[in-house]
Amino acid sequence: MPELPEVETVRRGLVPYLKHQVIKRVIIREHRLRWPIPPTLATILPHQQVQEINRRGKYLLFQCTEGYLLIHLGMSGSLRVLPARATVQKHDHLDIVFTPQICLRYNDPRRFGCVLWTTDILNHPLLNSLGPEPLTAELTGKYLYQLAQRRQTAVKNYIMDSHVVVGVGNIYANETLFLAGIHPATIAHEISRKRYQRLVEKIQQVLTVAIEMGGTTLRDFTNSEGGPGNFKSWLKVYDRVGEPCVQCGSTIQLMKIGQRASYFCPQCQR
DNA sequence: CGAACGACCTGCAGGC
DNA sequence: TGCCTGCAGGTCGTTC
Repeated sequence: MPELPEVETVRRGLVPYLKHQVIKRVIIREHRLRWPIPPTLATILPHQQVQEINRRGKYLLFQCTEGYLLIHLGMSGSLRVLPARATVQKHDHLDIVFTPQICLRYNDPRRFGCVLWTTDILNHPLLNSLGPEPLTAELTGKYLYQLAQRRQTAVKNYIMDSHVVVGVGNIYANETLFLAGIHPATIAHEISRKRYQRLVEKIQQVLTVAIEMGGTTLRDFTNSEGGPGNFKSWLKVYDRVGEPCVQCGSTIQLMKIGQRASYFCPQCQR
């Protein structure tokens, strides 16, 4: 479900409700996520205050009094703030209750997400080898170009690798390559530094606009208040196979790259 | 080291 | 209506 704009939309939605709130209790209904929810969460978390809610790539980091709650939404996860007594739905795996009116509820049909606890955020194995944040000065054309010199894989796989740059998932990889005029199957090391510079500009532009519009709702993404994102109508190629290219009128093509659906304009992307 | 691929799950759309 | 297949926003672990 969520790429960086969707996770950031969720984060921004949660902050006004949860920042500075104290956790009262934790209800684990289903611990079998990608990794098991640690059963100790139920005893560790109560009485701790949520001090900050940050994001690293697609991970949400809840900075608490004594450590960090680390949440990834996987493909189908969602977080909502509800009254604690709200009816429990299918796949509501976890509640973090703050007050009778404020309960953070984690729902994840496919259970590809995770909810973990750590006191050492800097050395956590899921975080310490991630690439730079795309919306910071750390991501540059020079960086992508230099790192690509040893990469034989398709550029689309390359930019979707979270150890290269975080937050660029399948939707936004397709979109940014279209805007940069780069064919998604191009071998990463065959792309010039100048074109990587243009790609970085498009990555930053697309992610920024998508965040402003509250993310992309294709089927089931909802923000923390249960509403959809508004970025779908902005998509130029994703999920538009057979439709005319908005730039040149050619027919949008679909091919599999690295097992993932890849949409592109054969005329505009070379 | 890098690349390819299977694995983890449920839900849904489409074909018959 | 029901069954079957394939596909879906992620990414880790294994193997070569």
